[in-house]
Amino acid sequence: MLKSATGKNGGFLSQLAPVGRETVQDRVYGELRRALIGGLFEPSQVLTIRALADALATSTMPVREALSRLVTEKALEALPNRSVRVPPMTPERMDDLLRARILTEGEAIALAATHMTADQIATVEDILAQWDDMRERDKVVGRELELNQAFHFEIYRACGSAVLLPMIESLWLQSGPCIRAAIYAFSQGDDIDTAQYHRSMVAALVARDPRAAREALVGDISRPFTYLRDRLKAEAGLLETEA
Amino acid sequence: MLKSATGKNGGFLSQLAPVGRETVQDRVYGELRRALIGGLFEPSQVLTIRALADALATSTMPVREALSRLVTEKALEALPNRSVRVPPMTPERMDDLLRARILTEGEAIALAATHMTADQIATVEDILAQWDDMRERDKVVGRELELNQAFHFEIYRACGSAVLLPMIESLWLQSGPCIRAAIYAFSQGDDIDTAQYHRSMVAALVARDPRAAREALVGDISRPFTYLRDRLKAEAGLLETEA
DNA sequence: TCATAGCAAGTGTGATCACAATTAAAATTA
DNA sequence: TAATTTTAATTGTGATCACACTTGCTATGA
Repeated sequence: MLKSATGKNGGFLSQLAPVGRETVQDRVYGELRRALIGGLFEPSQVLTIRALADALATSTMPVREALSRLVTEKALEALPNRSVRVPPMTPERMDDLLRARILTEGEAIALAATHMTADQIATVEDILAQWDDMRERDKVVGRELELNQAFHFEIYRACGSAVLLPMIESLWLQSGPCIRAAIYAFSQGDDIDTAQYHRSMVAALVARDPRAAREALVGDISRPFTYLRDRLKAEAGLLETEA
Repeated sequence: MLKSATGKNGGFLSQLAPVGRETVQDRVYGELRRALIGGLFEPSQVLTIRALADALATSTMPVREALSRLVTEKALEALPNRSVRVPPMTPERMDDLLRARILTEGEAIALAATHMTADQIATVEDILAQWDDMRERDKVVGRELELNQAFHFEIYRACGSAVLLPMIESLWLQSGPCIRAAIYAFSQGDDIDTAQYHRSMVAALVARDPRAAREALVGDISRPFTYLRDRLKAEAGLLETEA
Protein backbone atom coordinates (compact mmCIF):
# COMPACT_ATOMS: atom_id res chain seq x y z
CA MET A 1 0.00 0.00 0.00
CA LEU A 2 2.93 2.27 0.46
CA LYS A 3 3.83 1.55 -3.10
CA SER A 4 0.53 3.10 -4.23
CA ALA A 5 1.44 6.24 -2.35
CA THR A 6 4.54 6.70 -4.43
CA GLY A 7 2.72 5.76 -7.57
CA LYS A 8 -0.33 8.01 -7.22
CA ASN A 9 0.77 11.39 -5.95
CA GLY A 10 4.32 12.07 -7.14
CA GLY A 11 6.93 10.72 -4.71
CA PHE A 12 6.57 12.54 -1.41
CA LEU A 13 8.64 9.67 -0.05
CA SER A 14 11.65 10.98 -1.89
CA GLN A 15 11.67 13.83 0.64
CA LEU A 16 12.70 11.42 3.37
CA ALA A 17 16.38 10.98 4.05
CA PRO A 18 17.73 7.52 4.79
CA VAL A 19 17.61 7.04 8.53
CA GLY A 20 20.96 5.29 8.77
CA ARG A 21 21.66 2.14 10.72
CA GLU A 22 24.94 2.79 12.44
CA THR A 23 25.50 0.58 15.45
CA VAL A 24 26.59 1.89 18.83
CA GLN A 25 29.86 0.07 18.38
CA ASP A 26 30.50 1.93 15.14
CA ARG A 27 29.82 5.27 16.78
CA VAL A 28 32.18 4.46 19.65
CA TYR A 29 34.81 3.31 17.21
CA GLY A 30 34.47 6.45 15.13
CA GLU A 31 34.62 8.65 18.19
CA LEU A 32 37.81 7.00 19.43
CA ARG A 33 39.29 7.27 15.95
CA ARG A 34 38.61 10.98 15.84
CA ALA A 35 40.14 11.44 19.24
CA LEU A 36 43.21 9.44 18.28
CA ILE A 37 43.87 11.18 14.97
CA GLY A 38 43.21 14.54 16.57
CA GLY A 39 45.74 13.76 19.26
CA LEU A 40 43.30 14.04 22.17
CA PHE A 41 45.02 11.12 23.87
CA GLU A 42 48.54 11.30 25.20
CA PRO A 43 51.06 8.66 24.16
CA SER A 44 51.36 5.97 26.86
CA GLN A 45 47.95 6.90 28.27
CA VAL A 46 46.02 3.90 29.57
CA LEU A 47 42.39 3.53 28.51
CA THR A 48 39.90 1.60 30.63
CA ILE A 49 36.72 0.15 29.24
CA ARG A 50 34.41 1.31 32.00
CA ALA A 51 35.72 4.86 32.06
CA LEU A 52 35.22 5.19 28.31
CA ALA A 53 31.78 3.61 28.54
CA ASP A 54 30.79 6.18 31.15
CA ALA A 55 32.20 9.05 29.10
CA LEU A 56 30.38 7.86 25.97
CA ALA A 57 27.20 7.03 27.87
CA THR A 58 26.95 3.39 26.80
CA SER A 59 27.60 0.00 28.28
CA THR A 60 30.98 -1.69 28.24
CA MET A 61 30.11 -3.97 25.34
CA PRO A 62 30.47 -1.58 22.39
CA VAL A 63 33.58 -0.04 23.95
CA ARG A 64 35.48 -3.26 24.37
CA GLU A 65 34.79 -4.26 20.77
CA ALA A 66 35.91 -0.87 19.52
CA LEU A 67 39.07 -1.15 21.60
CA SER A 68 40.01 -4.56 20.25
CA ARG A 69 39.47 -3.25 16.73
CA LEU A 70 41.84 -0.38 17.41
CA VAL A 71 44.37 -2.76 18.92
CA THR A 72 44.42 -4.91 15.79
CA GLU A 73 45.20 -1.92 13.60
CA LYS A 74 47.98 -0.90 16.00
CA ALA A 75 46.27 2.35 16.88
CA LEU A 76 46.32 1.12 20.47
CA GLU A 77 48.56 -1.32 22.24
CA ALA A 78 47.60 -4.31 24.39
CA LEU A 79 49.72 -4.60 27.50
CA PRO A 80 50.50 -7.98 29.09
CA ASN A 81 48.20 -6.89 31.96
CA ARG A 82 45.36 -6.99 29.46
CA SER A 83 44.94 -3.27 29.72
CA VAL A 84 45.09 -1.04 26.66
CA ARG A 85 47.11 2.09 26.13
CA VAL A 86 48.10 4.59 23.48
CA PRO A 87 51.46 3.39 22.10
CA PRO A 88 54.40 5.36 23.50
CA MET A 89 56.30 7.49 21.04
CA THR A 90 59.97 6.91 20.42
CA PRO A 91 62.24 8.42 17.76
CA GLU A 92 62.60 4.98 16.15
CA ARG A 93 58.88 4.50 15.92
CA MET A 94 58.43 7.93 14.42
CA ASP A 95 61.01 7.24 11.74
CA ASP A 96 59.33 3.92 11.06
CA LEU A 97 55.92 5.55 10.72
CA LEU A 98 57.25 8.30 8.50
CA ARG A 99 58.87 5.81 6.14
CA ALA A 100 55.65 3.83 5.81
CA ARG A 101 53.64 7.01 5.24
CA ILE A 102 56.01 8.25 2.55
CA LEU A 103 55.72 4.87 0.87
CA THR A 104 51.95 4.50 0.88
CA GLU A 105 50.81 8.11 0.67
CA GLY A 106 53.44 8.81 -1.97
CA GLU A 107 52.09 5.97 -4.07
CA ALA A 108 48.52 7.15 -3.51
CA ILE A 109 49.16 10.72 -4.63
CA ALA A 110 51.14 9.50 -7.63
CA LEU A 111 48.15 7.40 -8.65
CA ALA A 112 45.82 10.29 -7.98
CA ALA A 113 47.88 12.57 -10.22
CA THR A 114 46.98 10.45 -13.22
CA HIS A 115 43.49 9.35 -12.15
CA MET A 116 41.85 12.44 -10.70
CA THR A 117 38.93 14.03 -12.48
CA ALA A 118 38.54 17.79 -12.82
CA ASP A 119 35.78 17.74 -10.20
CA GLN A 120 37.96 16.00 -7.68
CA ILE A 121 40.80 18.46 -8.23
CA ALA A 122 38.33 21.31 -7.79
CA THR A 123 37.27 19.90 -4.42
CA VAL A 124 40.87 19.81 -3.25
CA GLU A 125 41.43 23.36 -4.44
CA ASP A 126 38.34 24.40 -2.54
CA ILE A 127 39.67 22.98 0.70
CA LEU A 128 42.93 24.85 0.14
CA ALA A 129 40.97 28.07 -0.43
CA GLN A 130 39.02 27.54 2.81
CA TRP A 131 42.31 27.18 4.57
CA ASP A 132 43.74 30.40 3.20
CA ASP A 133 40.49 32.15 4.03
CA MET A 134 40.56 30.93 7.60
CA ARG A 135 44.16 31.92 8.05
CA GLU A 136 43.52 35.47 6.90
CA ARG A 137 40.48 36.15 9.03
CA ASP A 138 41.38 34.73 12.42
CA LYS A 139 44.29 32.80 13.77
CA VAL A 140 42.19 30.37 15.78
CA VAL A 141 43.56 26.85 15.67
CA GLY A 142 41.52 23.68 15.81
CA ARG A 143 39.96 23.74 12.37
CA GLU A 144 43.49 23.51 11.05
CA LEU A 145 43.99 19.82 11.82
CA GLU A 146 40.59 19.02 10.42
CA LEU A 147 41.24 20.84 7.15
CA ASN A 148 44.66 19.24 6.80
CA GLN A 149 43.08 15.82 7.12
CA ALA A 150 40.33 16.66 4.64
CA PHE A 151 42.88 17.95 2.15
CA HIS A 152 45.01 14.83 2.23
CA PHE A 153 42.21 12.30 2.22
CA GLU A 154 40.33 13.97 -0.60
CA ILE A 155 43.42 13.19 -2.68
CA TYR A 156 43.91 9.68 -1.36
CA ARG A 157 40.28 8.80 -1.94
CA ALA A 158 40.71 9.85 -5.56
CA CYS A 159 43.64 7.48 -6.14
CA GLY A 160 41.15 4.72 -6.87
CA SER A 161 42.67 2.09 -4.60
CA ALA A 162 40.36 0.47 -2.07
CA VAL A 163 43.34 -1.31 -0.54
CA LEU A 164 45.71 1.63 -0.11
CA LEU A 165 43.17 3.90 1.57
CA PRO A 166 42.60 1.85 4.73
CA MET A 167 46.34 1.35 5.06
CA ILE A 168 46.83 5.10 5.04
CA GLU A 169 44.01 5.61 7.54
CA SER A 170 45.67 3.14 9.85
CA LEU A 171 48.96 5.02 9.58
CA TRP A 172 47.29 8.34 10.42
CA LEU A 173 45.69 6.65 13.40
CA GLN A 174 49.10 5.51 14.58
CA SER A 175 50.86 8.80 14.05
CA GLY A 176 48.02 10.96 15.37
CA PRO A 177 49.10 11.00 19.01
CA CYS A 178 52.64 11.96 17.95
CA ILE A 179 52.27 14.69 15.41
CA ARG A 180 49.64 16.81 17.09
CA ALA A 181 52.23 18.58 19.15
CA ALA A 182 54.24 19.43 16.04
CA ILE A 183 51.29 20.58 14.00
CA TYR A 184 50.17 22.75 16.85
CA ALA A 185 53.63 24.30 17.19
CA PHE A 186 53.62 25.12 13.48
CA SER A 187 50.18 26.64 13.39
CA GLN A 188 51.15 28.98 16.22
CA GLY A 189 53.61 30.88 14.05
CA ASP A 190 51.34 31.37 11.02
CA ASP A 191 52.68 28.29 9.29
CA ILE A 192 53.54 29.36 5.78
CA ASP A 193 55.53 26.26 4.80
CA THR A 194 52.64 23.81 5.05
CA ALA A 195 50.51 26.04 2.83
CA GLN A 196 53.37 26.22 0.34
CA TYR A 197 53.71 22.43 0.22
CA HIS A 198 49.98 22.04 -0.26
CA ARG A 199 49.99 24.52 -3.10
CA SER A 200 52.82 22.58 -4.76
CA MET A 201 50.81 19.39 -4.41
CA VAL A 202 47.76 20.91 -6.08
CA ALA A 203 49.91 22.38 -8.85
CA ALA A 204 51.42 18.97 -9.50
CA LEU A 205 47.97 17.40 -9.57
CA VAL A 206 46.61 19.83 -12.16
CA ALA A 207 49.80 19.31 -14.18
CA ARG A 208 49.26 15.53 -13.88
CA ASP A 209 52.82 15.17 -12.69
CA PRO A 210 53.12 12.15 -10.35
CA ARG A 211 56.77 12.74 -9.48
CA ALA A 212 56.30 16.36 -8.49
CA ALA A 213 53.19 15.47 -6.50
CA ARG A 214 55.00 12.76 -4.59
CA GLU A 215 57.92 15.07 -3.90
CA ALA A 216 55.74 17.85 -2.52
CA LEU A 217 53.86 15.38 -0.34
CA VAL A 218 57.05 13.94 1.09
CA GLY A 219 58.16 17.42 2.07
CA ASP A 220 54.80 18.13 3.66
CA ILE A 221 54.53 15.05 5.85
CA SER A 222 58.22 14.85 6.71
CA ARG A 223 58.34 18.24 8.35
CA PRO A 224 56.36 17.62 11.54
CA PHE A 225 58.07 14.27 12.02
CA THR A 226 61.61 15.56 11.74
CA TYR A 227 60.74 18.55 13.88
CA LEU A 228 59.33 16.42 16.66
CA ARG A 229 62.07 13.81 16.42
CA ASP A 230 64.73 16.46 16.80
CA ARG A 231 62.91 17.92 19.76
CA LEU A 232 62.68 14.49 21.39
CA LYS A 233 66.38 13.92 20.91
CA ALA A 234 67.15 17.32 22.34
CA GLU A 235 65.10 16.48 25.43
CA ALA A 236 66.86 13.14 25.77
CA GLY A 237 70.23 14.87 25.54
CA LEU A 238 69.13 17.36 28.15
CA LEU A 239 68.14 14.60 30.54
CA GLU A 240 71.49 12.94 30.00
CA THR A 241 73.43 16.02 30.98
CA GLU A 242 71.29 16.37 34.08
CA ALA A 243 72.02 12.83 35.23
CA MET B 1 58.96 -18.24 49.78
CA LEU B 2 59.10 -19.35 46.21
CA LYS B 3 62.08 -17.10 45.84
CA SER B 4 63.98 -19.24 48.36
CA ALA B 5 63.28 -22.33 46.24
CA THR B 6 65.06 -20.84 43.28
CA GLY B 7 67.82 -19.49 45.42
CA LYS B 8 68.68 -22.62 47.39
CA ASN B 9 68.68 -25.61 45.10
CA GLY B 10 69.71 -24.45 41.63
CA GLY B 11 66.70 -23.39 39.56
CA PHE B 12 64.42 -26.37 39.02
CA LEU B 13 61.83 -23.74 38.17
CA SER B 14 63.73 -22.92 35.01
CA GLN B 15 62.52 -26.28 33.67
CA LEU B 16 58.97 -24.97 33.49
CA ALA B 17 57.86 -23.40 30.25
CA PRO B 18 55.78 -20.21 30.40
CA VAL B 19 52.17 -21.24 30.50
CA GLY B 20 51.00 -18.42 28.27
CA ARG B 21 47.97 -16.28 28.88
CA GLU B 22 46.30 -16.23 25.50
CA THR B 23 42.62 -15.36 25.70
CA VAL B 24 39.92 -17.34 23.98
CA GLN B 25 39.33 -14.39 21.72
CA ASP B 26 42.96 -14.44 20.63
CA ARG B 27 42.78 -18.12 19.83
CA VAL B 28 39.63 -17.67 17.80
CA TYR B 29 41.19 -14.73 15.99
CA GLY B 30 44.35 -16.71 15.24
CA GLU B 31 42.35 -19.67 14.03
CA LEU B 32 40.29 -17.56 11.66
CA ARG B 33 43.46 -15.86 10.44
CA ARG B 34 45.05 -19.20 9.64
CA ALA B 35 41.96 -20.32 7.80
CA LEU B 36 41.80 -17.08 5.84
CA ILE B 37 45.45 -17.00 4.78
CA GLY B 38 45.33 -20.69 4.00
CA GLY B 39 42.33 -20.12 1.78
CA LEU B 40 40.00 -22.43 3.70
CA PHE B 41 37.14 -20.00 3.14
CA GLU B 42 35.69 -19.31 -0.27
CA PRO B 43 35.38 -15.74 -1.49
CA SER B 44 31.83 -14.43 -0.92
CA GLN B 45 31.21 -17.05 1.74
CA VAL B 46 29.03 -15.79 4.60
CA LEU B 47 30.21 -16.46 8.15
CA THR B 48 27.75 -16.62 11.04
CA ILE B 49 28.76 -16.08 14.63
CA ARG B 50 26.86 -18.99 16.10
CA ALA B 51 28.07 -21.49 13.51
CA LEU B 52 31.68 -20.49 14.12
CA ALA B 53 31.17 -20.57 17.88
CA ASP B 54 29.86 -24.13 17.60
CA ALA B 55 32.71 -25.18 15.34
CA LEU B 56 35.29 -23.67 17.68
CA ALA B 57 33.52 -24.93 20.81
CA THR B 58 33.14 -21.57 22.53
CA SER B 59 30.42 -19.05 23.15
CA THR B 60 29.51 -16.33 20.69
CA MET B 61 31.37 -13.61 22.55
CA PRO B 62 34.95 -14.32 21.50
CA VAL B 63 33.82 -15.04 17.95
CA ARG B 64 32.04 -11.77 17.43
CA GLU B 65 35.01 -9.80 18.70
CA ALA B 66 37.36 -11.73 16.43
CA LEU B 67 35.04 -11.11 13.50
CA SER B 68 34.87 -7.36 14.03
CA ARG B 69 38.65 -7.27 14.27
CA LEU B 70 38.91 -9.06 10.94
CA VAL B 71 36.38 -6.69 9.42
CA THR B 72 38.41 -3.64 10.42
CA GLU B 73 41.50 -5.00 8.71
CA LYS B 74 39.46 -5.73 5.59
CA ALA B 75 40.05 -9.44 5.85
CA LEU B 76 36.28 -9.80 6.03
CA GLU B 77 33.50 -7.59 4.78
CA ALA B 78 30.47 -6.30 6.67
CA LEU B 79 27.28 -6.43 4.62
CA PRO B 80 24.44 -3.95 5.08
CA ASN B 81 22.45 -6.85 6.56
CA ARG B 82 24.97 -6.86 9.40
CA SER B 83 26.22 -10.25 8.32
CA VAL B 84 29.85 -10.86 7.54
CA ARG B 85 31.39 -12.52 4.52
CA VAL B 86 34.69 -13.20 2.85
CA PRO B 87 35.19 -10.38 0.33
CA PRO B 88 34.43 -11.44 -3.25
CA MET B 89 37.35 -11.53 -5.62
CA THR B 90 37.37 -9.41 -8.74
CA PRO B 91 40.20 -8.77 -11.21
CA GLU B 92 40.31 -5.12 -10.11
CA ARG B 93 40.67 -6.05 -6.48
CA MET B 94 43.40 -8.53 -7.29
CA ASP B 95 45.37 -5.90 -9.20
CA ASP B 96 44.87 -3.51 -6.32
CA LEU B 97 46.12 -6.05 -3.80
CA LEU B 98 49.10 -6.98 -5.94
CA ARG B 99 50.15 -3.36 -6.29
CA ALA B 100 50.00 -2.81 -2.54
CA ARG B 101 51.93 -6.01 -1.89
CA ILE B 102 54.65 -5.11 -4.36
CA LEU B 103 54.93 -1.74 -2.67
CA THR B 104 55.13 -2.88 0.95
CA GLU B 105 56.81 -6.26 0.60
CA GLY B 106 59.26 -4.82 -1.89
CA GLU B 107 60.22 -2.14 0.60
CA ALA B 108 60.49 -4.72 3.37
CA ILE B 109 62.82 -7.02 1.48
CA ALA B 110 64.94 -4.09 0.34
CA LEU B 111 65.34 -3.07 3.97
CA ALA B 112 66.05 -6.66 4.95
CA ALA B 113 68.79 -6.90 2.34
CA THR B 114 70.82 -4.30 4.19
CA HIS B 115 69.74 -5.15 7.76
CA MET B 116 69.75 -8.93 7.96
CA THR B 117 72.24 -10.69 10.17
CA ALA B 118 74.02 -13.86 9.10
CA ASP B 119 71.84 -15.88 11.47
CA GLN B 120 68.67 -14.56 9.95
CA ILE B 121 69.86 -15.34 6.44
CA ALA B 122 70.78 -18.83 7.56
CA THR B 123 67.22 -19.37 8.85
CA VAL B 124 65.79 -18.37 5.50
CA GLU B 125 68.19 -20.67 3.68
CA ASP B 126 67.13 -23.45 6.00
CA ILE B 127 63.48 -23.00 5.10
CA LEU B 128 64.42 -23.11 1.44
CA ALA B 129 66.34 -26.32 2.03
CA GLN B 130 63.35 -27.88 3.79
CA TRP B 131 61.29 -27.01 0.77
CA ASP B 132 63.66 -28.66 -1.68
CA ASP B 133 63.86 -31.67 0.56
CA MET B 134 60.10 -31.98 0.73
CA ARG B 135 59.74 -31.63 -3.01
CA GLU B 136 62.21 -34.42 -3.69
CA ARG B 137 60.78 -36.96 -1.30
CA ASP B 138 57.04 -36.75 -1.80
CA LYS B 139 54.79 -34.56 -3.82
CA VAL B 140 52.20 -34.05 -1.09
CA VAL B 141 50.84 -30.52 -0.98
CA GLY B 142 49.70 -28.69 2.13
CA ARG B 143 53.06 -28.02 3.75
CA GLU B 144 53.84 -26.00 0.65
CA LEU B 145 51.68 -23.01 1.57
CA GLU B 146 52.95 -23.07 5.11
CA LEU B 147 56.60 -23.08 4.03
CA ASN B 148 56.00 -20.31 1.53
CA GLN B 149 54.54 -18.16 4.29
CA ALA B 150 57.38 -18.96 6.67
CA PHE B 151 59.94 -18.12 3.99
CA HIS B 152 58.47 -14.71 3.23
CA PHE B 153 57.78 -13.66 6.79
CA GLU B 154 61.17 -14.70 8.06
CA ILE B 155 62.51 -12.06 5.67
CA TYR B 156 59.91 -9.43 6.49
CA ARG B 157 60.43 -9.86 10.22
CA ALA B 158 64.12 -9.18 9.67
CA CYS B 159 63.48 -5.85 7.93
CA GLY B 160 63.30 -4.21 11.33
CA SER B 161 60.07 -2.30 10.80
CA ALA B 162 57.34 -2.81 13.37
CA VAL B 163 54.99 -0.76 11.20
CA LEU B 164 55.49 -2.48 7.87
CA LEU B 165 55.05 -6.01 9.20
CA PRO B 166 51.40 -5.73 10.29
CA MET B 167 50.58 -4.00 7.03
CA ILE B 168 51.99 -6.96 5.12
CA GLU B 169 50.15 -9.41 7.34
CA SER B 170 46.92 -7.60 6.61
CA LEU B 171 47.58 -7.83 2.88
CA TRP B 172 48.24 -11.57 3.08
CA LEU B 173 44.99 -11.92 4.99
CA GLN B 174 43.17 -10.12 2.22
CA SER B 175 44.77 -12.00 -0.65
CA GLY B 176 44.64 -15.40 1.03
CA PRO B 177 41.21 -16.43 -0.24
CA CYS B 178 42.23 -15.46 -3.78
CA ILE B 179 45.64 -16.92 -4.31
CA ARG B 180 45.14 -20.34 -2.82
CA ALA B 181 43.66 -21.62 -6.06
CA ALA B 182 46.66 -20.37 -7.99
CA ILE B 183 49.26 -21.70 -5.57
CA TYR B 184 47.55 -25.04 -5.61
CA ALA B 185 47.54 -25.13 -9.40
CA PHE B 186 51.24 -24.38 -9.44
CA SER B 187 52.22 -26.93 -6.87
CA GLN B 188 50.43 -29.62 -8.85
CA GLY B 189 52.91 -29.46 -11.69
CA ASP B 190 56.10 -29.56 -9.61
CA ASP B 191 56.41 -25.80 -9.51
CA ILE B 192 59.96 -25.02 -10.47
CA ASP B 193 59.50 -21.29 -11.02
CA THR B 194 58.62 -20.41 -7.43
CA ALA B 195 61.69 -22.24 -6.20
CA GLN B 196 63.78 -20.35 -8.72
CA TYR B 197 62.44 -16.99 -7.56
CA HIS B 198 63.07 -17.90 -3.94
CA ARG B 199 66.63 -18.89 -4.72
CA SER B 200 67.15 -15.54 -6.46
CA MET B 201 65.79 -13.75 -3.40
CA VAL B 202 68.18 -15.55 -1.07
CA ALA B 203 71.10 -14.90 -3.42
CA ALA B 204 70.26 -11.19 -3.45
CA LEU B 205 70.04 -11.17 0.34
CA VAL B 206 73.47 -12.74 0.84
CA ALA B 207 74.84 -10.29 -1.77
CA ARG B 208 73.17 -7.44 0.18
CA ASP B 209 71.59 -6.24 -3.05
CA PRO B 210 68.26 -4.49 -2.30
CA ARG B 211 67.35 -3.95 -5.95
CA ALA B 212 67.88 -7.54 -6.99
CA ALA B 213 65.98 -8.76 -3.92
CA ARG B 214 63.03 -6.53 -4.70
CA GLU B 215 63.01 -7.62 -8.32
CA ALA B 216 63.01 -11.32 -7.48
CA LEU B 217 60.22 -10.80 -4.94
CA VAL B 218 58.07 -8.93 -7.43
CA GLY B 219 58.40 -11.79 -9.86
CA ASP B 220 57.52 -14.29 -7.14
CA ILE B 221 54.35 -12.67 -5.85
CA SER B 222 53.15 -11.42 -9.23
CA ARG B 223 52.94 -14.86 -10.77
CA PRO B 224 49.94 -16.31 -8.93
CA PHE B 225 48.06 -13.03 -9.25
CA THR B 226 48.51 -12.67 -12.99
CA TYR B 227 47.76 -16.35 -13.46
CA LEU B 228 44.53 -16.14 -11.54
CA ARG B 229 43.51 -12.84 -13.06
CA ASP B 230 43.91 -14.23 -16.55
CA ARG B 231 41.91 -17.30 -15.63
CA LEU B 232 39.13 -15.11 -14.21
CA LYS B 233 38.99 -13.08 -17.37
CA ALA B 234 38.93 -16.22 -19.48
CA GLU B 235 35.97 -17.49 -17.46
CA ALA B 236 34.21 -14.17 -17.87
CA GLY B 237 34.78 -14.29 -21.61
CA LEU B 238 33.44 -17.83 -21.71
CA LEU B 239 30.27 -16.80 -19.89
CA GLU B 240 29.82 -13.96 -22.33
CA THR B 241 29.94 -16.21 -25.38
CA GLU B 242 27.41 -18.52 -23.72
CA ALA B 243 24.92 -15.73 -23.13
C1' DT C 1 -1.63 -18.27 -10.96
C1' DC C 2 0.46 -14.60 -8.82
C1' DA C 3 1.06 -11.37 -5.25
C1' DT C 4 0.79 -10.09 -0.60
C1' DA C 5 0.33 -10.84 4.40
C1' DG C 6 1.51 -13.49 8.28
C1' DC C 7 4.33 -16.65 10.74
C1' DA C 8 8.51 -18.84 12.39
C1' DA C 9 13.32 -19.77 12.55
C1' DG C 10 17.67 -17.67 12.52
C1' DT C 11 20.98 -13.80 13.39
C1' DG C 12 23.47 -9.71 15.22
C1' DT C 13 23.55 -6.32 18.99
C1' DG C 14 23.74 -4.59 23.47
C1' DA C 15 23.11 -5.12 28.53
C1' DT C 16 24.05 -7.55 32.67
C1' DC C 17 26.20 -10.85 35.61
C1' DA C 18 29.84 -13.95 37.55
C1' DC C 19 34.53 -14.75 37.85
C1' DA C 20 39.56 -14.34 37.76
C1' DA C 21 43.35 -11.40 37.79
C1' DT C 22 45.50 -7.18 38.79
C1' DT C 23 46.53 -3.12 41.61
C1' DA C 24 46.64 -0.20 45.56
C1' DA C 25 45.98 0.56 50.19
C1' DA C 26 45.77 -0.92 54.91
C1' DA C 27 47.20 -3.84 58.56
C1' DT C 28 50.41 -6.84 60.49
C1' DT C 29 54.87 -8.53 61.84
C1' DA C 30 59.88 -8.50 62.40
C1' DT D 1 60.79 1.88 60.62
C1' DA D 2 60.77 -1.29 56.82
C1' DA D 3 59.24 -5.36 54.80
C1' DT D 4 55.47 -8.42 54.25
C1' DT D 5 50.88 -10.05 54.26
C1' DT D 6 45.96 -9.19 54.00
C1' DT D 7 42.16 -6.85 52.33
C1' DA D 8 39.41 -4.22 49.23
C1' DA D 9 38.52 -1.97 44.96
C1' DT D 10 39.19 -2.00 40.09
C1' DT D 11 39.42 -4.14 35.61
C1' DG D 12 39.11 -7.39 31.61
C1' DT D 13 36.91 -11.70 30.01
C1' DG D 14 33.40 -14.78 28.85
C1' DA D 15 28.58 -16.47 29.32
C1' DT D 16 23.77 -15.64 29.05
C1' DC D 17 19.63 -13.23 28.09
C1' DA D 18 16.34 -9.98 25.83
C1' DC D 19 15.33 -7.56 21.80
C1' DA D 20 15.16 -6.03 16.99
C1' DC D 21 15.91 -7.13 12.45
C1' DT D 22 16.27 -10.25 8.55
C1' DT D 23 14.90 -14.17 5.80
C1' DG D 24 12.48 -17.96 4.02
C1' DC D 25 8.25 -20.40 4.11
C1' DT D 26 3.28 -20.98 4.26
C1' DA D 27 -1.28 -19.46 3.84
C1' DT D 28 -4.75 -16.37 2.30
C1' DG D 29 -6.46 -13.20 -0.91
C1' DA D 30 -7.57 -11.23 -5.62
